[in-house]
Amino acid sequence: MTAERNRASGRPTLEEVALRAGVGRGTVSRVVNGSQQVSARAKQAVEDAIAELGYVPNRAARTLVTQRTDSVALVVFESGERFFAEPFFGRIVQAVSSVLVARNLQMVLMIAQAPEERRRLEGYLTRQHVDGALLLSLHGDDPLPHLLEERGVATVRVGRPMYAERGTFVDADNRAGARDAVGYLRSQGRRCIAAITGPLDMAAGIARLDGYRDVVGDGPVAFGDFSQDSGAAAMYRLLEQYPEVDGVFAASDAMAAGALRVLRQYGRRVPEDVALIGFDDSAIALHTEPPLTSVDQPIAEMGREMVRLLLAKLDGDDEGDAEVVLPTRLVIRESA
Amino acid sequence: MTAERNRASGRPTLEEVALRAGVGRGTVSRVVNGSQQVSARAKQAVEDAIAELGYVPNRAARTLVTQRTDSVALVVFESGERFFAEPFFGRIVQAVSSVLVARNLQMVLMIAQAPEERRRLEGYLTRQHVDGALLLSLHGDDPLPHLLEERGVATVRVGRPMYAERGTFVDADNRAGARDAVGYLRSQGRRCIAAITGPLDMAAGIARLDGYRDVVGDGPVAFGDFSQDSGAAAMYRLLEQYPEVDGVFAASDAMAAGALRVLRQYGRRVPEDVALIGFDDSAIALHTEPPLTSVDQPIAEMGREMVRLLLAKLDGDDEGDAEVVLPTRLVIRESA
DNA sequence: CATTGAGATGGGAGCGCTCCCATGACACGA
DNA sequence: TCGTGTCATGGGAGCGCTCCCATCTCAATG
Repeated sequence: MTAERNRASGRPTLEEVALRAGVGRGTVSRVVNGSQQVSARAKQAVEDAIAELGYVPNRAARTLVTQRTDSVALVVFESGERFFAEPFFGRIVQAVSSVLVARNLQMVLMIAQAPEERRRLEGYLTRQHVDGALLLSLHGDDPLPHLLEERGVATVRVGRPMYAERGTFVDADNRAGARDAVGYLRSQGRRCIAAITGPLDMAAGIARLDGYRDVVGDGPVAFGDFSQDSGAAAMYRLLEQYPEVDGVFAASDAMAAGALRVLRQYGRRVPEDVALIGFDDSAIALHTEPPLTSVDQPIAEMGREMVRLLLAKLDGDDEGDAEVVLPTRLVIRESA
Repeated sequence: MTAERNRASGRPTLEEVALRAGVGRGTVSRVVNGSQQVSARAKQAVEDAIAELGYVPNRAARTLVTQRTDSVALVVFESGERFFAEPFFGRIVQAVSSVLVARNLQMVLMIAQAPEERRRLEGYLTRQHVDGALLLSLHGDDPLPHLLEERGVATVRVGRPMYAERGTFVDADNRAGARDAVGYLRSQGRRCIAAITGPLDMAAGIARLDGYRDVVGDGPVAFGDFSQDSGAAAMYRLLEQYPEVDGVFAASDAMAAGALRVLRQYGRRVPEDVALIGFDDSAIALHTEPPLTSVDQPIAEMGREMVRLLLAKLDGDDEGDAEVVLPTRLVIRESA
């Protein structure tokens, strides 16, 4: 039965390649998938046929039988607005995406925070659609990673799980980074050093606050949520309560930028009157006036590590719950 | 490791639903796909069975037979850095993605500018992988839309094709928007109004310059590329050449923000000495000091329109080459 | 009561692929 | 010479779905 008539797509199939190469379907499949069990001659013939016909394997057919989708979700638990406003995400996405592309895996980007989006997302994240998921910006004690693992979807997250949960993760050493920054402020002779924190339902927010406390103990603290506006509001509160403040550690560059605006409004010079340090070493840090001293996270490397760990899980090289914590680096500019 | 490939997913199949509902496979398929040719009783039974079993259709199987992937590419011809830096893209992505999600279509985001990424992208964009593509930020006379249409991949772009090419597109009325902005500057009594243009290999860049020229004719112009830095550089050049400038129309908010920085450096007060208007009405416009007067593009609506046009094409409601041009709106704040 | 037609229904065929088993070819040692 | 083991190979089976056609049901008509 030569099924050569009703091919709507016009693309050549495995079968046609086999015919052309004068071998069987199995052999072509073996060549395409890089099996060793093929004679050099057959391999050559198949490769020629593939080149001549311009054959590309049909992904749907392959997925149907292997139950593998060759695609990976990148899930961000933030509003779309926030996702695009915070440089951290952009950099992670780029890093992850470039590794994924190189491995011929498709990246499905999902941004979801609202309850209804969240529900849709949970419905979508099955073996049916993705092999694994990279989880960004998890809040609190989110049960999703657990749920996914139970469903057979491999997960890797950014940030150490907050409670007793387990799970593979990649993180920057936020606590040490914060410690370095605050230590630097102190070494520059600052006496009253305040912190503007990130959200405390996130591991990164807590760790950066811990790092601050490691150095100055119970100093003045105002709470933010990583966003620029929250940084401005926090700075405002700090100035009201602690007018003597002469050093500020903000847990994100965006918040530092917000703080900077408020400081200027209040006539405080940076760094003369108040020294200011941000976190992330993002583009924002370069574009403020003055440019921000900031803690650099190795974001590209974090992205690469995440994918590496995920692929290891997918390949079944089960290392259990792997943890990778990468060092940060203080980048000194003019704001402190 | 157990190699229990078959039925690893554990998910119910069409066949099982049919069994449960006491009907045939065909009937279940009809219900799932919303066919009218089903009796109310059968429909009810099938729906119950689906609910009980938690059945979800297998996408790969469906794709295999229908040759439809139910996924749509959103392609951005910019560097990743630029993509995340410019608010326009974020807003479009959100709009497009929400419509797509509602229609149960998957969005594949592709950011590609480098030649090698470009090549990979061309290889990927086939009927094999996507049903259609939304094209953003096309430069010059890019042949890609043509190529894709030939391959049977439907396309809709943002921005009027630049040369004789045809193609379905959605656009804001950039020229009128620019005209309004510059007209407003003039109506405020500004005498020497300059323009900072976008890239002139893009339709939007040209149209905004045209709108400027409609009002002031052959006034002072400096060229940018929509980015903040290019705006700063352009402003710098303008001040050198035309120190008497008292109004500036920048073709993007990012460039306006850059210009603002330079104006401040040069001791020019905004808006007292120089009135400044941006374009996009993005978040940037709100966060500068003073907030920017800016031209609002109906981005969400553009996103929605793009998807609508694409779906119409996919459904074969061939309207030929549809064009949708949406009005802009001048949002007056403090910078002018 | 027979006939007709419209609509509902079941299920075979087949989408393109991978998995796996039976087969064949060949070399080597007894 | 005949096993015996090794390895390349072909092709059947089947993944879960849609398409389509043959069949069935039943009310309305002559």
